[in-house]
Amino acid sequence: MHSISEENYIKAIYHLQDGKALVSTNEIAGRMNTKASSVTDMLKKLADKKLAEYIPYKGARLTDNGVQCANQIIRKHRLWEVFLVEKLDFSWDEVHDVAEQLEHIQSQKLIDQLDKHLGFPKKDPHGDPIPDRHGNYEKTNKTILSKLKKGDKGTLIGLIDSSKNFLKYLDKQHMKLGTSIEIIEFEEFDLSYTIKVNKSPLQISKQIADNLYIKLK
Amino acid sequence: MHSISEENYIKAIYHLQDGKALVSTNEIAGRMNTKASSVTDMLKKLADKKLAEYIPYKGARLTDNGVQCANQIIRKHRLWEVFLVEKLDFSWDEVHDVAEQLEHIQSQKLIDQLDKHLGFPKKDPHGDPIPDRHGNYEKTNKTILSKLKKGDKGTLIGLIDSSKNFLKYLDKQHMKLGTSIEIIEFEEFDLSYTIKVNKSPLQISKQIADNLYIKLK
DNA sequence: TTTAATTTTTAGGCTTGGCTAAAAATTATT
DNA sequence: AATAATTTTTAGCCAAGCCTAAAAATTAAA
Repeated sequence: MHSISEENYIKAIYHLQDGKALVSTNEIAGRMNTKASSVTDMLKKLADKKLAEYIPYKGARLTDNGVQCANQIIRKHRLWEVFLVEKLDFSWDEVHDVAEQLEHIQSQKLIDQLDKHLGFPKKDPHGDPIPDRHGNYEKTNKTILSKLKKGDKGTLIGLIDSSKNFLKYLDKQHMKLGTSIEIIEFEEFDLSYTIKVNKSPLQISKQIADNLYIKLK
Repeated sequence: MHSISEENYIKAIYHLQDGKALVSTNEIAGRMNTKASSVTDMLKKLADKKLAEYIPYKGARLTDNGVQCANQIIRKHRLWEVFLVEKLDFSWDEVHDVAEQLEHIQSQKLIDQLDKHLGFPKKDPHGDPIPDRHGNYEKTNKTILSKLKKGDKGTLIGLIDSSKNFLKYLDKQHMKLGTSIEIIEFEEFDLSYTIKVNKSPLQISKQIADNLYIKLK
């Protein structure tokens, strides 16, 4: 199997990849809080293991094998998040660090049984899809709130940023997955929105609007 | 916190200690499948951290601090075992290796909530006591089966050896924790027993009899 | 297009936790 | 008590992953 460190690099490359042809050394270093030289070392190792293609000075991308591997790690991470929230009463801003540890536990039976125990959930507590044991997951139609126009109505179904502070902000505003939202006003000047949440109006900055996924009604 | 390796050494010393004043380097190496020289290195480190007292050429013992630490690791190990059996339908011979990984996850909230989720169990699936969050656990009156005499009756409440093969043997003989047992015959020659299990007689060797804890009726 | 700035790699080191082989200490045997 | 056997420690080495600093390559700017 792969070391914890290898798994973390695979996950980082996967998340940074998103359409891009190649992910740069620096991008990976930034996301992982390591130095570029450490990344170079690891990229060579992942390339040796056929988990990534690595073009010196250009960057890296995961092979099909690497993507498959990333999906399994993400599957584990998200299933554990569901477990923590559903069974152990964690709040959605507390799950990430623990899931980050649990995702590296090696046992196929463990993860399959956990999936079953949780009722084969399709989404994690932040609205992100959970890959099945073959690495497949449901893609949902979703729009970033900041793409919506006055009068649009929808439901909050996901987040881009899932940082603790952002999640706590949402809790404070009584916003959670499934909350209904309507665009009341858009302010050209600072790109802020006034939206209706739980029947009351709320001002949100562009920064907030850029991080909310809405499913249109 | 302590590294996984440190935790594994602490656990090994704890299990080997059992009354003895000092545990030898070789004993630890044997239990951990490492070399004596590696053990020496780690004993120095644990002594530096005040987790063990180490007397060169003599052996080591855990400090109160080290014992407390061992209890917390064991607590985690045994709670995870209960989880795997009760919630994820693992059999008692499948839990050890996975619990061995899970016991190193660091999160106080995780383990306290898991404990609650499981209903604060007092025993793991092999009948071993689970320390509470302060490191205290119930000591039960128990007798090794090979100390019993003809006519004695009791209940199987624990095992000394919890190896996969032994557990599978017990499954085959339909013996599990809580099973009623009666001594029917003792054979001086090979020290074997005939016992009544689930109303039918069963021959067990000294080796088996030495590994079963019975609570007398 | 030549220089400057940035990015990436290389070279060399460090720590953790292993190892082997030799030396030292302890224990057992004669 | 002296020697032999065993146990333990020391010394030196290795791999994984990380680091810094310097060199090389790439990209941007003048």
